[in-house]
Amino acid sequence: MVKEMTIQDAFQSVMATRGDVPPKQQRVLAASLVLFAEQGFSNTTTKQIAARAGVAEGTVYRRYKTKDELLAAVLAPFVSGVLPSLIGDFANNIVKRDYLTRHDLIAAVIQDRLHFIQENRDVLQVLLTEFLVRSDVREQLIPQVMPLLQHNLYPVLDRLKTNGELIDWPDDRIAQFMIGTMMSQLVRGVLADEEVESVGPIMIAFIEKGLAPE
Amino acid sequence: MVKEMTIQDAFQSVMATRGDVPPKQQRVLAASLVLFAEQGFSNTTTKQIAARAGVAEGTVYRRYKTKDELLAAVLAPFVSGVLPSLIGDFANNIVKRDYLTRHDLIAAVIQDRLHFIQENRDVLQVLLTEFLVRSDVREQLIPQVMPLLQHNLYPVLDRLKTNGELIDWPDDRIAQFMIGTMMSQLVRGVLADEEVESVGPIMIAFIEKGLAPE
Amino acid sequence: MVKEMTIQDAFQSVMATRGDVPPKQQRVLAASLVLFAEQGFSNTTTKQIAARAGVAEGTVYRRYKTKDELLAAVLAPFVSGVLPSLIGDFANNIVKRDYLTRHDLIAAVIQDRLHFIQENRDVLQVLLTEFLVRSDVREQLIPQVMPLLQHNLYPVLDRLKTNGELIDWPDDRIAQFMIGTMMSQLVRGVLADEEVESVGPIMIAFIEKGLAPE
Amino acid sequence: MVKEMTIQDAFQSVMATRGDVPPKQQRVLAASLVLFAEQGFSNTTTKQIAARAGVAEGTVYRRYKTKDELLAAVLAPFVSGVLPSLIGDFANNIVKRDYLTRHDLIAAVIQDRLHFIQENRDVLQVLLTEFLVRSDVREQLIPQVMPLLQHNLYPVLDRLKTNGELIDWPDDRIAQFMIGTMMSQLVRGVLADEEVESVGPIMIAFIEKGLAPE
DNA sequence: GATGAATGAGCGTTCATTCAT
DNA sequence: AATGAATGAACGCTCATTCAT
Repeated sequence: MVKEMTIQDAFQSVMATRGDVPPKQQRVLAASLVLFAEQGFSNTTTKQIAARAGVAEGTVYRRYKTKDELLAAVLAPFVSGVLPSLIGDFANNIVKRDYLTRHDLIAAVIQDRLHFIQENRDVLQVLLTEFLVRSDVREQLIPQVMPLLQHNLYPVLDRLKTNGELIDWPDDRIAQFMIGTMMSQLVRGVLADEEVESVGPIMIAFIEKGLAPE
Repeated sequence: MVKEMTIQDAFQSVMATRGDVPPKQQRVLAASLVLFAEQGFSNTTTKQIAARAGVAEGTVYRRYKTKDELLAAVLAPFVSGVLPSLIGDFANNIVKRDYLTRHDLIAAVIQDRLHFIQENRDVLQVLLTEFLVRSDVREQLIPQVMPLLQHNLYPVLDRLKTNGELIDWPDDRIAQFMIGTMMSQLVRGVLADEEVESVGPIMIAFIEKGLAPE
Repeated sequence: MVKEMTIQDAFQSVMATRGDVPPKQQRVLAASLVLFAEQGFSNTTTKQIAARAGVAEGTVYRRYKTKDELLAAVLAPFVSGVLPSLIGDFANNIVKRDYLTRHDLIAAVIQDRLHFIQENRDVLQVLLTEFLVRSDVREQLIPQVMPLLQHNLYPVLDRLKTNGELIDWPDDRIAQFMIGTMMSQLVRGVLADEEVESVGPIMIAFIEKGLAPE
Repeated sequence: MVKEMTIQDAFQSVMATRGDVPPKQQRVLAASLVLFAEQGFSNTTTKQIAARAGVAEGTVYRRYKTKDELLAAVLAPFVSGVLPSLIGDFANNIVKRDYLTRHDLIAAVIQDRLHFIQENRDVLQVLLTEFLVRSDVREQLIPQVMPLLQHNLYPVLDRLKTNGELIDWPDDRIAQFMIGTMMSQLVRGVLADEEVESVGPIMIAFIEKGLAPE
């Protein structure tokens, strides 16, 4: 059970990477994120963003030269900051354990990531939506995430398979089921907010059993 | 974008005027679907639709008074036609069986639905994307789909639970996991086309085991 | 004295090249030309053009995708149509004469061109102004005009120099003085309209004497 | 662009506050001049000016309240300082001579002015361009320059005409040809830099012969 | 005095929608 | 029914100008 969890830490360090973004620009980013999540990127106008952030429209463009850049600025810290540090952290804590059960893995993955999903529903929703619709987002995301999975998750899966702890399916399929099940929680969150605590154990049980060897 | 006419209104009028869709309008619908799936609804212009359909821009508006109505017309037959008949069919075939195993259920659901997903990837992708982004689509979809599940799927689940064939989780959670797992295949399809045949057995096994009683 | 003058003819043929430009687009072009001449390209808004042309702002963009393209559309027929056919015509009529005096040349050049300047003051003023300020206009104009001069005017000058009819200065310098003197009439026209008839003889005399051999 | 404050007003206030221009403002003026000449007034942003001058954007506005005033400040010293003193000088030196030949006049005018053109190409180019495009610049320039010509140049021309040294054309026409010929050198300079030394004698010869009596 | 972040009017441009043909 | 030129509201974005520091 990885309790040295670092979502907050990761986020902090990402924010630090951003340099000292002045407060108005922070408000622009925050407003963009909320509106993109609520209405989608294309349906959000820069006027709305400015109004929500309480700044003039020109201010939106001080740091970000285009609306597309604003989308990138909203997603980038997650894609290239939070996500990697999260997965890297996870790998460091999990991979090293000598005796790793399926339950250990699933629980670690799901538990952490559910909190992550809950706390970052907005970004993730924007990410999912634009991923489905914008090839540039796909091309930004895939080369970031795929290697992470391949280097951090797949070796662990392979070890578990060798140990008879995990069913012998292709790694990408196992990842698909894990991610898909968590994604379902994201979509469900669009309908109604839900405390993540109640879902965790059930979801862990579902995936753990689903991936047990025959 | 969303003006006075909500998608619901549009939906009504679409439903009212179906049946005798002339070929040019069919081409408009087909072009809209493809483009909406490729680029999203908001990023698609009526000019693109007209060009792809091989008609004049004005022709797009002969039957569908607004672009929103076009979206409704693309989704409507699916949401209120294909989906219900599918679930109804399923219910008729499954519910009546005296002895129903978990495998029977899952296999029936998944197998059919996977072909369904493959053949309707475009609509489903549009549906998923706009569902995440447009509240009017959500408000159109939910009251259509929820009762279907409640009346057709949930009783079956309850029967299986009673028979000890299924784990005793809330129906909506079980539905969430089933739908989520299938949805993962939809998202995966955005990355690369994949023959559905290869996934079916694995996915059935995953869900079947995941939902087995303790 | 080249009286088979073809300014009108040239313009007609250029207009024909334009295909059948619909009347509203003609009005847009005309309005653009007048406003560009009056206020300069940068100081003219598309709103002004639309208002002057009596069309909606969107109509300005039906044929010309950008304001820059509008400038090109206003200048292009002159630069690549009227000008060449004018110079070509001139060359055909002048070069062939066995015995050509300096006066014949200058009179032919100036007389025709003064009418040309008067009738096309707007375009020429735009051309001069933007030539001074926009490198893209320069790069469009120079490769069009320089070869014309080199192939049509310079040989004639050389023949006259050989015959002792013309002072032995470099061709480009002679062209500079001729063009500069005519240009002065263009600039003068900005201050006050003036009938060209009165200037012609004086200007011809000035240039003719100025270019006489020692 | 041109709001309530016309260039005239600006001009007045510029004139009133001259004398003690601090170095940063000098740099702003210099940067403005270069950029206006390179790209034209309208195509130059205050940001570019600030960057080129190495100052903050706000500093540009410390002394000059508007961009129009900056244009006025760039042109003012030239129009009301350099130009008059130049013509005045010339008049003082030329007019007093008892025996003045056409050559003396032309040579004096052209020789001096060619160096002047070369050294002030930037201002002159801005002046010419904006003269063609901005009526307020025209209205500023004309009442400054016309009297200068009328009081200093025209009497000399008249005296030469009386002496049979100069052709009997209207003074303004003679001035037009002289200025036009020099202007041609300015336009030529836009295409390629050229040492003025080589042009001088030829240009003097051209004008001198062109203006000789019959 | 100098700075540069902030402003917002207004620009060029797009595009859903209309309508004369 | 079908066309596509025309419309104009509204978009993303620019930039002259202001002002708190």
